[in-house]
Amino acid sequence: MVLFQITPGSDVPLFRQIIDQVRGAIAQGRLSPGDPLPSVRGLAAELVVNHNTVAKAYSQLVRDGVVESQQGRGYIVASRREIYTKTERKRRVTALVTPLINEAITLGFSPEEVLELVQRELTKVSVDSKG
Amino acid sequence: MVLFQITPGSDVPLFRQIIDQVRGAIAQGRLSPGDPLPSVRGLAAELVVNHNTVAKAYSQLVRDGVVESQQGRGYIVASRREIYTKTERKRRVTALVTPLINEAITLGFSPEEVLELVQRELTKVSVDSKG
Amino acid sequence: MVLFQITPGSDVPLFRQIIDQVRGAIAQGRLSPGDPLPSVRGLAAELVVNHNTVAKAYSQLVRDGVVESQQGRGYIVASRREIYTKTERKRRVTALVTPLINEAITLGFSPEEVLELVQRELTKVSVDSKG
Amino acid sequence: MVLFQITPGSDVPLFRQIIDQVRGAIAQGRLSPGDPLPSVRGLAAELVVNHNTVAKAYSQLVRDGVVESQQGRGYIVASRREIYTKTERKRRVTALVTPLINEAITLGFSPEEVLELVQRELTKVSVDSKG
DNA sequence: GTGGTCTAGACCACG
DNA sequence: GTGGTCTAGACCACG
Repeated sequence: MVLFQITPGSDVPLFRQIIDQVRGAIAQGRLSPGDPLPSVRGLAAELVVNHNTVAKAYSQLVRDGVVESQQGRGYIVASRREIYTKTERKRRVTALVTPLINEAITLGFSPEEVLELVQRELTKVSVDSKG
Repeated sequence: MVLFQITPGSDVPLFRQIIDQVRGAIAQGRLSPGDPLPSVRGLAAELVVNHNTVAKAYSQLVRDGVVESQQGRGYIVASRREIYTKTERKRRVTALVTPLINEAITLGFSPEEVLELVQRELTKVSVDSKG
Repeated sequence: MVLFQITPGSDVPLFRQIIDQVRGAIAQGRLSPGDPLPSVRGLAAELVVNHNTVAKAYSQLVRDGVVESQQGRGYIVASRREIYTKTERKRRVTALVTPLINEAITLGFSPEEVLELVQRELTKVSVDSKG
Repeated sequence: MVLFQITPGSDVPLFRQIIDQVRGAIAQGRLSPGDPLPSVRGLAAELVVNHNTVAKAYSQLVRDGVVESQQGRGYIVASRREIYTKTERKRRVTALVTPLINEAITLGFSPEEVLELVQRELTKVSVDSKG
């Protein structure tokens, strides 16, 4: 099974797609705290992207406390620790929720349909990941 | 009351913030079909941005069928009509849902908490704004 | 062979002429899905217009699903997908048909002649470009 | 029966809509050579537009040989006389046909569908108008 | 080297 | 007074 998949044709930057894939893998429980991430160069080769792009993605994940650098021995999934305050975390999520709702409603979806869409996507999430 | 607010320092482009503000005002029923939008130059002055930036935001909203241009008399909120196929509308919304969930879960929120956050934001939506 | 040609003196805006040229090249099969478009700055230099003008044309084509942006690697012709409802697509075409007919008839053309003119132009369309 | 109808909310300028309506009335035989047009001020009042707007439309129609000014006694539909060469008339119509086809084809219509749409609109045209 | 965003400012069209 | 288009030029993001 392939762990990460990117779409080079998308308008989402490659490094952000990689970040998203790592977050997604953790959210879905395919990666757990302590698990090693693919090496920077290995993943770069596999995805056929520049290794700087992978490095950039990993370093942002480190900055956000999602993964940890094991100096010289690669990266692992961080044990969950909250580096952001509750307020900050809520702010970050709300910053994504609001535009989603505004777009959906003005596209003609009803509130119920929006909720349904979110719910359906949430079923893909592993319950274990929230540990 | 101020209708639109933007954050100049944000990584979200100014014109996109304006688009979101307009969509939000409509979704929340603060603006209804037929209501005039602030004039391009007037809003530009108020937000302290270039008029081209406001013009860009407005013209994208026109292309999405959300507002209408009234030659020489400015812009108004369009009456609701669906111009995109169901597939396209779903594609657009899903593109916003997935990263939201990945971010939220890896920040430590449970699926239930995510749903709650979405639900709370949805209560701000006007009943009139939908279909 | 020159791919795109514009008429600077025309009353049709430059960015709209560029849009039409791209659409024409696709309709006639001179550009196929996956083919790269000229770079924004390159085309701007060739047509002796500002790069913003080309960027505006390209971004509207993206919004119409006709071309795609490939981050850092420029634009390509999109594979065909329909994003607009049948109603919207008809509305757009009809908006162009009516004035054409009124102009043609009052210029002295008979309905048959108008049809002939349209038919002749349609022979330039590539069979591959449809459906 | 109302002779002319305009849509103030459209993005087509009012004076151009009036031109189009007059041309349409002639094309459909509701107005014939020698028939008087509504007075500038009368039509302005009826359409609730500035009389300068109507005057501008009429003067462009005069320039194109479609109507004639009867100094002080208003305007009448001109007897058909060709003020443009065959080449020029073809150039004008083709300038409208090409973008129509390019738009239609890249929106996903087949050449046959385009032809059909044009044909359907042409059925509204009176045969007498081509005299 | 690719595109994306933004500003400052001009000039024009419409009404 | 309203918006539409365009240029010149800057600065940044991505790879």
